[in-house]
Amino acid sequence: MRRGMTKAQEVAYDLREQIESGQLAGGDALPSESKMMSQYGYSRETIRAGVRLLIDEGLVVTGQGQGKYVREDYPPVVWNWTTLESRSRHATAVEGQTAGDQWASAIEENGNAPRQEITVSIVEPPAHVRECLELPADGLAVARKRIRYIDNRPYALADSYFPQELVSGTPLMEPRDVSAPGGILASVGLVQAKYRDEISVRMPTRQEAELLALPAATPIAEHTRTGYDADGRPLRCMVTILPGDRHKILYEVDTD
Amino acid sequence: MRRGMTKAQEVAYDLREQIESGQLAGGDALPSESKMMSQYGYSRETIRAGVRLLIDEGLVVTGQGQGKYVREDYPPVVWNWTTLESRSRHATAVEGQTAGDQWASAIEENGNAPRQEITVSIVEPPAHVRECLELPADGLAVARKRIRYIDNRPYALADSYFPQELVSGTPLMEPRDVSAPGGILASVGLVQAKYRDEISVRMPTRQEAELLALPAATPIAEHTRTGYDADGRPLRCMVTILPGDRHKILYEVDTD
DNA sequence: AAGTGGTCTAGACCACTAA
DNA sequence: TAGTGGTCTAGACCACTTT
Repeated sequence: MRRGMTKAQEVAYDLREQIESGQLAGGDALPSESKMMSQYGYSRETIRAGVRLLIDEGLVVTGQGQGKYVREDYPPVVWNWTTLESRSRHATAVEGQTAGDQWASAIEENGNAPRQEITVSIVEPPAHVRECLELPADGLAVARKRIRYIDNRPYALADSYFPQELVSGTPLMEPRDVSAPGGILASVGLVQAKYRDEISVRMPTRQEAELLALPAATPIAEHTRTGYDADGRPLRCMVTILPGDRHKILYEVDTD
Repeated sequence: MRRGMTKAQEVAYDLREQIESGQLAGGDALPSESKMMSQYGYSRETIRAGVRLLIDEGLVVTGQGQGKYVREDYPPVVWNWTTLESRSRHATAVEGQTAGDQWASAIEENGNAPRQEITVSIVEPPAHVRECLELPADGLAVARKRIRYIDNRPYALADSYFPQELVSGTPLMEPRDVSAPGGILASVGLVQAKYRDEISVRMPTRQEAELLALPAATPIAEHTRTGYDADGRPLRCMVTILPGDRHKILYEVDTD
């Protein structure tokens, strides 16, 4: 046994080496537990503890039915938050079809099939959103909650919140994609002059993991964009949950 | 036993409820394993498996010496990437003391004690950095690797890479803080006209976890900023590893 | 039917820390 | 010294999938 390592750590160390060296490539099956038990002469739970270390590092996923596999991620979707806001201002209108919103059309341009499940409701927003929108303690918000799929795989949760008085009675209250030149806010006569993005990184909640079908040890970025009008009044707050294994966030900025 | 739950999940469910309801607050100790064994009548490994589910969710940390505790995070350091680049242009010079770099002075303004360990070396950069700097396959880079501490707790890893020919023989090659109006690039006569930020989210490598003293289930953001001159030539690539439990990333953008 | 992993038990020994 | 958790074992039973 290696110096200063438990037996489980030794198993993890050996497997990690094989993975990092490419000897075990992404998608390959790990040796079975019984194989490793006889190879090392360790008990089953010890072998399992070793493999669990790699699962917690995100290097190994456990196939539903049987077998454990070296984790293999699809190339991440690049999410350009800089151009997302401005792209629609320059876009030519799409004729003869429902173009969907900015996200959906960006995905379509890439040759993939976007889909969103949208539910609209009037809610007491979560504390963080309430702060962003500068709502009073009893202020209500219109929430548009979406689950975004690409090629029928879940990719992100995107919940938009609007101060109720700004949007009641507008198309924003309908649970459908909203496509409009200038973006969803422009469609109800609001102009966004500034935005503020906040990104934090954490493990998903149980619910988020379930909705997004996340493998073990998949962290998420919580991206909150608050949009303001020219007077600095908050118009919208969008909270997006981006799984780390399928997203890359991009900003492009010209230094003035 | 609850329907559709294993015993371990039941234990996790109960504890999670107590944590989310505030009945168990941040920093509180969980009941001991033996207490829960007699409370539930389950074996020790089963109880431990239940608690492990919460550890993997990032809700529970296992105290160094003994005891398990509800996770309690310090308020995150807000990292404003928009102003970090421009702040130094407007900053008044600090007289009579070594001001450190932009990061250090931002932390000091907040009343905390920054510290960095810097090592400078000439390296073959990692593939991702090579791409960002548009270096040929055998191109070398000057690497400034820093470990950043606040009040003697590690906060981030920040590795900057410069194309070798741009900086050889400049103060950038010395392993010291570089403080200059206009930023570190200006100090060697380079002007950054544009930058491009890439953020991805993942679990830390073993090494990162060790350098940053990360608790279990602490994901990180890998932030890569590439700076370009007015002709679009890459000047610098900075890779920052930001632990999710102590950072929040901020961007503030005026829609043009 | 054979092989996989998932769950669970009842022990054991150890290192550490607090009283 | 008593109590904590960390590691490890040798079983067992189960659900699932592949052949």
